[in-house]
Amino acid sequence: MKNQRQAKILEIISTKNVETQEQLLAELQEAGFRGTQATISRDIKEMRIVKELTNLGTYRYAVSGNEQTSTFSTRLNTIFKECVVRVDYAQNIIVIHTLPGLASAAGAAIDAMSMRTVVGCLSGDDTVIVVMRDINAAATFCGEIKNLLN
Amino acid sequence: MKNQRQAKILEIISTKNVETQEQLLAELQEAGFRGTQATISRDIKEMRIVKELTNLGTYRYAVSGNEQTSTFSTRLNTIFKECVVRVDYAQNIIVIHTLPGLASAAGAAIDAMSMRTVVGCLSGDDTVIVVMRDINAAATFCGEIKNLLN
DNA sequence: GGGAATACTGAAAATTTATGCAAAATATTT
DNA sequence: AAATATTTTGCATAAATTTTCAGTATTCCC
Repeated sequence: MKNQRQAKILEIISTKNVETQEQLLAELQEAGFRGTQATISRDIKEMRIVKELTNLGTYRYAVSGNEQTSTFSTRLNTIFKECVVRVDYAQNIIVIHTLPGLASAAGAAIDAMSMRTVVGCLSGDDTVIVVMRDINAAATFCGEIKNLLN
Repeated sequence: MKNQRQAKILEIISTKNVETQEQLLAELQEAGFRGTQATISRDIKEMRIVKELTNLGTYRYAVSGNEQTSTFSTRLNTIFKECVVRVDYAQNIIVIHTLPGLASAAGAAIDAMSMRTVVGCLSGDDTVIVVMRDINAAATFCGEIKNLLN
């Protein structure tokens, strides 16, 4: 439950501008999770999410961009594992299948890894398309992901 | 005064583990500055400093490592304000009119904001089309842009 | 210099976030 | 399965942060 919730949190904050924990809570409840602000505060701490200032002068929660803290933290790692169902690749494209609704979470986790070989990724509902720099990189990364999963 | 204080803040948080604004205030006063916690809150916001989790499980203030918070994008932000002429939206599409030839600049600035609710944007000569995730996001972001322009 | 606009600040209120503690849920061991 | 340990959570509240409002200082422009 906790992992799913945190995966959802990842998805929410990477697709919406969330200014407060109460707001995040509301979104979570909308998605069918239950919980309280206290739990979210703990999740945020555990996931190393930070509250940053946008260029519009508003605050928003975001995955930490600091090298020190974003080295694909074990937590993101766990979440990633939880929601990925299957991985494969062709040419320089990796396709990741996830549990329904959690593709964005997986995508956010991949972004947070900030791999140099990843050109970018696009998340749908249960599928993430990852564009790699070349075929080699795709093979390698796909292997690493599979490795991670078992 | 403000600049000096903020410079000192930078120095302090990069040499000590500061967990709260009160603590930072104490350090500042030690260094001969005067002020209140409210002022520090404003400084922190302005400087885009974030509160992150250390590996020890404690919190600490740190300079943001996120790309969209760099001074470069702050500059883009300024440019953005200067080249936008008019903003409006319909459904989930925002249309931004700019001074002739400056649409790409505005588009780049929007990209640099990396707003979660922005799916993508396309710039012509004096017009930018911004595709938002949904109607609500369009209304909100459009309002925020107008707000920014004053 | 004088007046208007702008930026800065403190005090207090309002909001937001973190946490101690006990209970509930989950996992582990026997 | 029962007993025990561990993790997770809610509640209440403490702690921390943001913001409003009002006042002061500063800058700008004539």
